Amino acid sequence: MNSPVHKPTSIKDIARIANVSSSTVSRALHNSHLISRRTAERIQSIAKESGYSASAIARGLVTQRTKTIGVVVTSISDPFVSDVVNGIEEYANDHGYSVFLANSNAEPERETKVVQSFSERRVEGIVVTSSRVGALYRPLLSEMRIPIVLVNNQHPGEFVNSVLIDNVKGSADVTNHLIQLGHRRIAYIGDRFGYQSDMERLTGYREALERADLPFTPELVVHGDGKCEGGMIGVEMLLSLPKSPTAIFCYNDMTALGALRQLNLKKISVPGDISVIGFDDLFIASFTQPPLTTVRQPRRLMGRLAMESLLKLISGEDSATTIKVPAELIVRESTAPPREDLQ
Amino acid sequence: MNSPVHKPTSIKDIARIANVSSSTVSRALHNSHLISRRTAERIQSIAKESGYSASAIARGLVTQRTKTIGVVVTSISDPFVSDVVNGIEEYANDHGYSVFLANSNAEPERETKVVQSFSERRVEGIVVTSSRVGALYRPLLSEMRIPIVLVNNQHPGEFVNSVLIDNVKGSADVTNHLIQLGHRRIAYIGDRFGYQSDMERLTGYREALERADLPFTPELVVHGDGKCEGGMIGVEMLLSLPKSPTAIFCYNDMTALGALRQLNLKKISVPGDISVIGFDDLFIASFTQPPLTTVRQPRRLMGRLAMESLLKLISGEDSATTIKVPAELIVRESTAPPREDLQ
DNA sequence: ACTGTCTTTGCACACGTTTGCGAAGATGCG
DNA sequence: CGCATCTTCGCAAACGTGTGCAAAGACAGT
Repeated sequence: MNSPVHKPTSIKDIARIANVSSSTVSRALHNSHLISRRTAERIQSIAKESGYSASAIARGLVTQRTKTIGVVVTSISDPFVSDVVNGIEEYANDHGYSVFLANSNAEPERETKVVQSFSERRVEGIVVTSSRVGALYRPLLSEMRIPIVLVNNQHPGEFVNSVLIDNVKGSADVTNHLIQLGHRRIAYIGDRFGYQSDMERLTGYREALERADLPFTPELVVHGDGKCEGGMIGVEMLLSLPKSPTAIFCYNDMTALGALRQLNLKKISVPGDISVIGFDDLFIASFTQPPLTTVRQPRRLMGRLAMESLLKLISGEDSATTIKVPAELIVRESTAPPREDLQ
Repeated sequence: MNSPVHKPTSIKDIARIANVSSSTVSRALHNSHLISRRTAERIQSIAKESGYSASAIARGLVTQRTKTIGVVVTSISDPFVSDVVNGIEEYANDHGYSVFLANSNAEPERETKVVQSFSERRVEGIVVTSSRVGALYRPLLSEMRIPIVLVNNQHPGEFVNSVLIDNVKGSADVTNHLIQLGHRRIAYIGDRFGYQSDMERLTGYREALERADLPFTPELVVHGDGKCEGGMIGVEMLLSLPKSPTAIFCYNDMTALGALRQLNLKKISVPGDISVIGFDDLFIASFTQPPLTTVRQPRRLMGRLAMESLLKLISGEDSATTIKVPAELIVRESTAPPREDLQ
C-alpha cells in the first residue's frame, strides 16, 4: 500500500521466476546467440509481463559507457541555441544517446560547476554552444579526457573540435547581393568591438567591395551592440553623414530590427530609399515590415554536425578539427535597387 | 601515449595512496564526523591533486537515487517551451539535480520511447510540457511509479500534477481592457476547435462580456489555426460582416501577427480603426507595427514551479495536484478607444 | 563405446561507491 | 588498574548488470 520506494524488478527477479541464472537472463535480453531460442523467448516474455526496465546505471557501471552526452549552453531561451540543441538531441537520440542539458548563463563559475557535474555523471562527450569562455575548458579537457565539440564559439582555440558558420562567405554574399542590385555606398553596422564573428563579417564585406573595385569607406562602418538599440543608433549616425548610404548591412537581425525601426521613425522608405539586410534569419525576420532579407544559419544542421563529430571522437576517430558550414542568403523584400537619383 | 580509454582515478586509488581503506576515503570526502580532521584533510588534498571525480553512477547504484530528472518537450525550438525548460533547469540545478532533455516532435511513439529511456536511466521524476498525449502516461506512470508533472498540457487528466496558466482570468482581463476603452463589438479569433486552452480563453471572453452586460454575438467568434494564416483568414471573415468589430482578441500572438498583416494589407489602421490584442507575449510582440498589446505567461516561473512541485513529489510530499499561475496583461500600442463614428 | 565438437547454461568476478557493524585504540572516571 | 565510553578506522556486503571461463549436455564421427 504505502511503499514510498518501489524497487523495480531486476534481472535476478526474472532469473528466479524463469528458474535460470541471472547471466542467462542478461544474455537472453540481448539476444545473445549463446542462448537457445526457446529459453530466450520464454525469458523475454517474462520480462515483458513483469514490466522489466533495465538499469542503465548498473549497465554503465560495468561497461564503462554511459551512452550520455552533456550540452552546455549560455541560455536555452536563445532561439539560436535552442535550434542547435534541437539538432544535437535529434542526432544523439537516433544513436542511442541521452543528453544532459545545462545553462551557464554566461557565468564562468556556473560553467565550471556544470562541466564538473557532467564529469561526475561520466558523460562520454560534451558540446558547448555560443560560449565565450573557451579557454576555460583546456584544463578540464586535458584532465578528464572527455571529447568536446564547440559550436559557434567566440574564441575557438585550436585545441578543440568545433563547427562554425562561414561568416566571411556569408557576409560577402550579402555584399555581392547589394552590389548586383546597383548599390555603391553600402554601410555596415557591426557588433561591439573585438568579437570574432563581427570581425569575420566585416572581412567578408571588405573583400566583396574589393573584388567589385568599390572603395572601402571607413565612415560607412559603425559599431552597434548586437541588439536593437545599436541598430537604431547606427542608423542615426549613418544618416548624419554628408552622403547617406543607399544600403545598410547589419551584423545580425536584431540590429536590423533596430535599423528598420529608426528608418520608419524618420519616414525613410525601405527598400525604396534605403535597403536593409540582416544576419541569422531569426523567426522574426519574415514578419518585419517589410520582411527582412537576411542570411540563414543552418542551426539544426550545425547541431547535428556537432553531434556527429562528437560521436566520431568518442569512437576514437580523429575527425576534422573544425567544420565550417555555409550560410544561405535569404532574399525577402527589404532590399531593392537604389533610387536612381541617389545612385 | 595511445590509451584510448583512460580510467579515471577511483576511490580505491586514493585509498592506496593514503594508506587507508576505501570506506575511509568515502567518508572523508563526505566530511563524515567518523573521520578525524587530520586524515580527512589529508585525503581531500590527495583527491584534489589526483583530479578525482566521484562516479555519480556508482553512487546512484548503491544509493538508489540518481539525482536526475527528465523533461520531454514537443520541440525545444518552441520559444514557449525553451523558456519553461530554462526555469526547470535553473531550479533543478540549484537543487543538485541534472536534467535529461528529449524532444518528442509530438510523435506518440517517439514520446513513449523517450519515456522508456528515462525509465531505464532511473530518473527520479519527469516533467512534460505542452504535450497533447497526456493519456499516454497513465500506464507508464502507474507501472514505474515515477512522479510526473505536466505544464500547460492540453489534456490534463486528474491523475497527474500539473501547472497551467489561468486562461479564463487572462482572457477576461483582455476583454475587460477592451471594454474599458469603450469597445462594444469585440471579436475573438480562436484556435482550431476542441483545444482546451482555446475553450478556456473563449470562456473568459464570454464571462467578461456578460459581467459588462454586453451581448454575446456568435458571428464575432471565428476559428483560426493558432498560426499566422489563421489570423489573416479570421480578419477576412470578420471584415465581411455587415458590421465590423472595433476590436479583435486573438487566441495567441501568432494569430495576432496574421491579423495585423491582413489589416495592414487592407489599409486598416491599428489601433485607429481596429484594436488588436494577442496572447503569449512572444519576443516578437514588442517588435510588431504597432507593438502588440498581449498577455504574458510567466514561462520561466512555470518551469520553476513545475520543478518545485516535482521535488516535493520525489521527497514523498503530496503537493497540490494542480498549480494555476496568473497571466499578466501587457498593454502596448495596438489597443486604443474605438473611433467615435464606429462606436 | 570413445573422442571431439558444438550448443547451452551457470559460476564468479568486476564495475565504484555507500554503509552497518565490529574492532582497535584512545580517553575518562572511579 | 579495571571498566566504560568515545573516537577512528577497516571488513564486507550490497546495488544491478555484463562477461570470461568452465562445465554440462547433446550430437556426430570413427
